[in-house]
Amino acid sequence: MDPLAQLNPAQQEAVLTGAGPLLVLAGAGTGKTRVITFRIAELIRRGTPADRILSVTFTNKAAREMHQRATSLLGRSSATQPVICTFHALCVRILRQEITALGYPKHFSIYDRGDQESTARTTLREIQVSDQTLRPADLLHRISRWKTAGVPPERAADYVENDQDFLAAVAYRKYQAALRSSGAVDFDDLLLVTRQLFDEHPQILRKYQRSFEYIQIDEYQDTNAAQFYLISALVKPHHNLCVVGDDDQSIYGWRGAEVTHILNFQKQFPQAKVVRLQDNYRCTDEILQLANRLVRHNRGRHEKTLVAHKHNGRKIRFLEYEDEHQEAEQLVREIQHLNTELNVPAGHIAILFRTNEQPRPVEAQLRQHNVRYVLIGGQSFFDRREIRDILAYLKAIAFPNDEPSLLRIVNVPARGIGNSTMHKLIQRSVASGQSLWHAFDEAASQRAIPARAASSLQALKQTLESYRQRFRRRPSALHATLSDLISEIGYHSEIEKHYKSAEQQTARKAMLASLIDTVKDYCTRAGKPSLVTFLQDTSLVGRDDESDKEEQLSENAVKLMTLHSAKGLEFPHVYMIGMEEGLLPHRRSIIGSESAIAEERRLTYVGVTRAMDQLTLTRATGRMKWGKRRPSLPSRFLHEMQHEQPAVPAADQTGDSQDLAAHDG
DNA sequence: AAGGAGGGTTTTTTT
DNA sequence: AACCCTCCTT
Repeated sequence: MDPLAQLNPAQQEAVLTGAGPLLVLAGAGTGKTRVITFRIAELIRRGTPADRILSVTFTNKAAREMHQRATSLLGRSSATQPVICTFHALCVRILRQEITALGYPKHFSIYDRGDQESTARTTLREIQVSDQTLRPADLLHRISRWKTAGVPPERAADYVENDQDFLAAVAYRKYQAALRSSGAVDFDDLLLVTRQLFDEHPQILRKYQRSFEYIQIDEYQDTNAAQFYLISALVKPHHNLCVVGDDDQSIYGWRGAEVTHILNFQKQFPQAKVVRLQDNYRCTDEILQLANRLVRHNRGRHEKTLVAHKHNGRKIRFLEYEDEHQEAEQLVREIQHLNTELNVPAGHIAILFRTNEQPRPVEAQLRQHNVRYVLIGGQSFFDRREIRDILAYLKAIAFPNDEPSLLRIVNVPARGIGNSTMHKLIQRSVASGQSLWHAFDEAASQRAIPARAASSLQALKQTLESYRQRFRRRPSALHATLSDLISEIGYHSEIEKHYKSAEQQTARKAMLASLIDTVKDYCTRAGKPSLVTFLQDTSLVGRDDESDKEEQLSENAVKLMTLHSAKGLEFPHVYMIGMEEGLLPHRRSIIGSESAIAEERRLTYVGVTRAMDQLTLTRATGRMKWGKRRPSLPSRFLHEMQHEQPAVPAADQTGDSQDLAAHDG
């Protein structure tokens, strides 16, 4: 049987379109992942080598899933694998090969959020800005905006609007210099450095242009300027670019995503073919109507008419409770009922929320009632103190210039190296433009630091150096070396000192054991394991690495996640909790512009359209905030989705698409 | 330098 | 309520 027969005409059209630019406007639940995977298979069937097809997804999870689907569709027939990854992973893939062309060390480290914050803090201290005037997080936010918009440190001063911006512009320069001198890149740099590589080395760009014959991008509405630039460069010779997205689901404006890319695709590629997927197979008619009524309140969007294929669904419910505890209690009671009385598997249920503090009371209830659940994202494995400490050791070993990691571990466990010593060394290192270790050698020979601290630092330096060798010598047994390292630095006693209860201690030690397991897994899986590669992969995949384990484990567990991480998923039963002003829309968006509210509205739209059969929206009339109970009002979106939109002047309806570009995250 | 007490602040969303 | 930072004592 022809597998294409499973698809509707619009889907088939998208799949069968060959060369040239293609825009697929895919509403929620219209099977876009399916279309992309079928397209990959079709291109291969027509003779394109699999590894010449690049598909970019938005999350690692989506990449994994798409990869699975594609390989099951292809069967054993193909010798090579299609390339399916995120933008960031694509850049790392390229930079691992080419970064030395830009004068970076071959083994560059990738700064995660913690490293970024630590560098930001040092930077601010250096230019003597207290972190009350400009908090590290605010600085990083501004830097990220500049970076994604393609503004280099030298030019940031031109984009200054207030005092904080001014300070940030100064700090940006220092921050970038610090990264540069440690041979490190942050997340945004991965894209920018790749862009720089393409700009300055046309022959490298040509190489990658040739290596990818077809490029597909999922969630195109969420691409930022840097990603857009990379893709434009890569497809220049052939324009074999297929983008798939939905402007109504653009929820990353705050991170530099620009809807204009999807809205202007036809301007950029006038010969582009456009296919609309409007048959929704996911939601019931009722749910879809609710979603449509809501999103129609936004201006300047592509009007779409999603057609539901499921009818006579369950009634949508709007529930109200006294506070978040009531909300959680009733929610869990109902889940138990669904579970035990109605035989609904736990895995069919999702609880969605706006902020990461919201699931706390729900988690407590779920645990109390022994309901299996997984919290997706949020505080997890790689955020644990022990894990971060040990990873910092590994990074300090793999990347001798990685300052944030060194600063983190230098006195953990305590070994007599105090703040004043480190301050002195940092100052010296900044003044001389040399690394911290270099500053230490100098200071030690001048006897400028206390003898005890000096000898401890010397010992640490030797330990790190010797493990650097050991890791290098036995790349296939990284886990064994890691285990040695943990005992050598005495981390177990550090845990015993820190946590009093035996329960805590075993739990924390178990963390270490599972980190060793993770490394072991990596060693067996990776073709050519190395500490550097492990660390680079880890910082990319980060917290969602656990999902391998979790995925099997969670087959049948209630899923808790933010609205943002719910994008692209679907569940038979969806609960959206905390439908209140201040939470959804979030208070920060209410202070902001109209476009910020519009993004919150799209976020709500995303949430509503996750539901296949049963949708429940709950709210509390009051909520604890900073230790006090505060009353909260129903979300404006609840009203909007239940009532037809009052007549809107025609001008508003057609609103210039530029409106949407004016996000200000 | 280490550890503990007290005070002030905070979380929007993430690759 | 929880966390982080700073200051204070040892």
